[in-house]
Amino acid sequence: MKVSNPVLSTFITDDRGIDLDKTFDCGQAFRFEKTEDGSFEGVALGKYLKIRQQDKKLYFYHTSEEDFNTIWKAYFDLDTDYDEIKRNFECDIHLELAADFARGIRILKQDPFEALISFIISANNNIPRIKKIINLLCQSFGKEIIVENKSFYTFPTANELADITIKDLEVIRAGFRAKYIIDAVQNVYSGEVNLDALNDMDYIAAKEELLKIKGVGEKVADCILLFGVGKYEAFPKDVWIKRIMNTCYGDCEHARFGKYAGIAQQYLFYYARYNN
DNA sequence: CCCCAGGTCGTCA
DNA sequence: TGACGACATGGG
Repeated sequence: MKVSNPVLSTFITDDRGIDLDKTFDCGQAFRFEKTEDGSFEGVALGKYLKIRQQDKKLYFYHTSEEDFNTIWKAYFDLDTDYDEIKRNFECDIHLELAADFARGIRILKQDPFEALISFIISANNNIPRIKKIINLLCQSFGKEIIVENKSFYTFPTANELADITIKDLEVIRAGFRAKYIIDAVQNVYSGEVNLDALNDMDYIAAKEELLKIKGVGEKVADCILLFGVGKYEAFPKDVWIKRIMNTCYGDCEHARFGKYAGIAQQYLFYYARYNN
């Protein structure tokens, strides 16, 4: 199945302080790859995008101003003032250090279903293999987009995955996570879990909803809420964060980070991974 | 053949 | 509740 190549034009805008390298390299998204010329390309929200950062500007290739306004501006969270948020973190010495180090990272607002499946796959797994499995999933069940003679694939929707079986999933080599993917697809497809409704629910209720799905625990639910729903208060506690919280704060109390705890988490995570 | 990887599940006290 | 092993797979 193929979809046509989108309008070929370049859109340029102010970078608003984003750091593209850090944003794509901090483990929140798995489907953009850096190319030889230093740009990133990939597929998100059903659309192909090539993007490059230079001289405080963002260059969007193979897209249109309309797509920028309706899709990419929100995806890259460009209307949020991260320096303003960062000021909330100055009271904490560890966090202030991490925030400076990780400055420019933005929380991508990804497709909720893609986040759901991706972070189910992330459980007890390493990032290179997470990417490999997700790519296989997209190649096997997504729609092909051809750009400059290269093939890219959309992330399959719950609808497109509705009929797959454990057997069908063997090709993606997801291991014990395959059954969780099936359960997630069924829950979303049947409407038992309504991902689109999460945005309007409060954090607690939204999390409870996600925890209905097998393979979704505390940490994965928080990743989905942070990266797929835009709930900044979600605070995923992975092994890196637990390590930091234990050494710097005594226990896992993160309430002190407030309603932007998730952004603090991302700074700490990036900082921890690169200084260890 | 060992250990580990952005955890979660099922089980047993 | 809280601890603990199992879990698929691939890389080091």
